[in-house]
Amino acid sequence: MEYTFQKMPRTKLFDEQEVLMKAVELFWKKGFHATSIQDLVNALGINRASLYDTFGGKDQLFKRAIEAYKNKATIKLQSFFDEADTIKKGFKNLFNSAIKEVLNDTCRKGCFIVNTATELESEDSPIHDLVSSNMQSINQLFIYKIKEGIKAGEFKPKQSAKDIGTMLFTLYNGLSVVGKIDNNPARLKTVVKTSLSVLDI
Amino acid sequence: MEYTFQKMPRTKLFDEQEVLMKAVELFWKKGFHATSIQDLVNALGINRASLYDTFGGKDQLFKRAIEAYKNKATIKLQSFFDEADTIKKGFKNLFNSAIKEVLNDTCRKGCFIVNTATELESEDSPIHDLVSSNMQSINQLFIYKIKEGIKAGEFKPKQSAKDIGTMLFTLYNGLSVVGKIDNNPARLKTVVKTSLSVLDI
DNA sequence: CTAATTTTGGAATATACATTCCAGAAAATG
DNA sequence: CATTTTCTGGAATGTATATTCCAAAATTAG
Repeated sequence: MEYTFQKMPRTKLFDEQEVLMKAVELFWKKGFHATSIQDLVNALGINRASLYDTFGGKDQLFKRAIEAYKNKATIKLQSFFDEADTIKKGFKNLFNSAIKEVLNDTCRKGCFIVNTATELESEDSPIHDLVSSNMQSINQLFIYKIKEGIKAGEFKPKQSAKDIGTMLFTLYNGLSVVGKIDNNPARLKTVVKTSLSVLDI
Repeated sequence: MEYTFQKMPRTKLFDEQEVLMKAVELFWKKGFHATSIQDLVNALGINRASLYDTFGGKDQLFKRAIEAYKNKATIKLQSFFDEADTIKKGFKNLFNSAIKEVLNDTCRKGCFIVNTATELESEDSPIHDLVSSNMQSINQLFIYKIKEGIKAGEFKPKQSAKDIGTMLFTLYNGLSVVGKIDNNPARLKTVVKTSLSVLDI
């Protein structure tokens, strides 16, 4: 509100972003169809009316939840490479963090994007573009990082950067699925080790 | 019916297995929560009452659908190795078939087990054991085949058969996810090629 | 044909669901 | 305190849902 013609109203009591992250958690844990508005009302800590006023409805709230998750995940993803002194270590940290996350979490949520892709994805789905573009950009990031590593002379793989990057991306998605079932941390960690061995000269 | 004390009744008009496979298709395409009894009645071609009489209800029908899929998939999986003269070719055929299936299918169903794992899997889920045991046995099959290949002198990987097998299994799951979004057959095929390169001496 | 049993269509039931709406309480400004 | 607006709880609405039930039609053996 820029102008105040009249007396000022009551201000919003809840932090929209904070509430949105609670929605992310719930949708992530239960999926779209299994999450009811009542579930959301209970979990978000705001009133049903506020939910509709602020977010519009279940579909729109879900879309915003996906976007919020995507933004948070992208920043985190980048940080693994920024904090590592080599590309390979960056991938290692990224993958190990993904494993740690999926294993430490008691409800085994996996990856929100992967869950959404398998639950809702189809050509005519309203969230197709959202999920698709998200996955494409992560894939591109993987490829870009491999290229960086090759340029820096860190590794000289037999396959192209595109092929290696896409393979690691596919594996990254596989980890989210396997991690939901397999609670053996050691096994998942060796998967990462084995995969990254393709980078060794 | 072994004995007939009285006049024989009307016999079942539909093939239970045939109807079950239709249920597999629908659950596979839409997932558990998004499939309603009405959807099933429409798709299976049998009456609502017959559905309940024969299969018990939605939950039990879903379990039987998973089992039916699992049996069919396991047989198919084995056949790829039986029909190939080397283990590596067996994996190649298996992976390429998975890609072909996911790409040829207009509705992009992916893998029924993977979809179920991401939609319903949690410790307390009634289908946990069903999904979990299914994935473990496929993982074990992968490991066993790698061992066979090593014994036959087909390849001498630096990592253990267990590690390689589990990595390929993880990748296999990843393909089901990526295939739902990515409609570039060439890209998926190079993923397979790149992955199997870890088997090269 | 008659008896036995399944299938069928649809009614009936009860529950869950998404969404809208309203009146009163709460908060903040003037 | 008065006004404005948001929040709250819950009622209200209409639709979708899973499941049960029944009576009539269909089928098959004797």
